[in-house]
Amino acid sequence: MKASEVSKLTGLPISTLRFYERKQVIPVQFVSRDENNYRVYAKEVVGFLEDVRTLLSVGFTIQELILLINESENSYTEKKALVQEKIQHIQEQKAKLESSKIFLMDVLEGKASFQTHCQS
Amino acid sequence: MKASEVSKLTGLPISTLRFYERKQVIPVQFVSRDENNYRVYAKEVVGFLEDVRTLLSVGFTIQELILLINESENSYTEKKALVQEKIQHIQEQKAKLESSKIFLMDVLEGKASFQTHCQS
DNA sequence: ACTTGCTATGAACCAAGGTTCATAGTTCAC
DNA sequence: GTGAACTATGAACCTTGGTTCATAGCAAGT
Repeated sequence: MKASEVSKLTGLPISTLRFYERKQVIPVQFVSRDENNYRVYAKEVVGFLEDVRTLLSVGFTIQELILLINESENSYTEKKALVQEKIQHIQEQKAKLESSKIFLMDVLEGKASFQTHCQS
Repeated sequence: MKASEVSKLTGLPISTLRFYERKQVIPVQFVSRDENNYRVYAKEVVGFLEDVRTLLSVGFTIQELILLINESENSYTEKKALVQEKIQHIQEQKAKLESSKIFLMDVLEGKASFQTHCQS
């Protein structure tokens, strides 16, 4: 697959694909080069990039992703700890989202703190 | 309450309190000035800032918060729509987090896509 | 009264996550 | 075989969400 196809399938601009590659978010085995130096992407990169997108959108940083993605960087034990920590983080985020939802619903009902203040 | 107290109670640096005020994230009725031009915060600002923190941490932007917070900016109907849209967004984020969690667990088990690729 | 600490301000600075630009080689359709 | 479209590169640029700096006015204990 060439860049434009990956871009179409993932919805990510080509510039972002290159940016991620530069940042080493995309594992090297997913990108090689053809005889014209054009990038050739493995088909698996699409699903991978969807995961990257999700994780970034829920508050993970690129640096955190790299730690999870890079094989050599950490030992299995370290990585396991990291992933568990992240899963923990996700649980916390979910709890926060739940309370945010309640907060927003209160806003809607005119019950939230900054609303009550106005009614005085 | 003075700035330092709000800072202690919320964990936000004073610089951030001023930044939020400048950005109009903090409703004007929560901050006034004393005879020395020192800021005087209403006690409700603490809970409010905790909500702000939560919403920012789960992917809301300051601009989005302002739209929700500012009374005059939108009509009730518009605001209601906005809040419902945001609640919808939260549901999507929760779903994403759930799938991210599964993804991370797969990583842990050695089943995730970029792992399977390595084993070949 | 004097030192230490809190407050104020605007402007400069910073890191993250991308995007745009200038330039140049490739290739596909016609 | 020529133009429109795709690819490559490094460097510059941009936005968001803050933080730091230089300077100065209050304050509170001793």
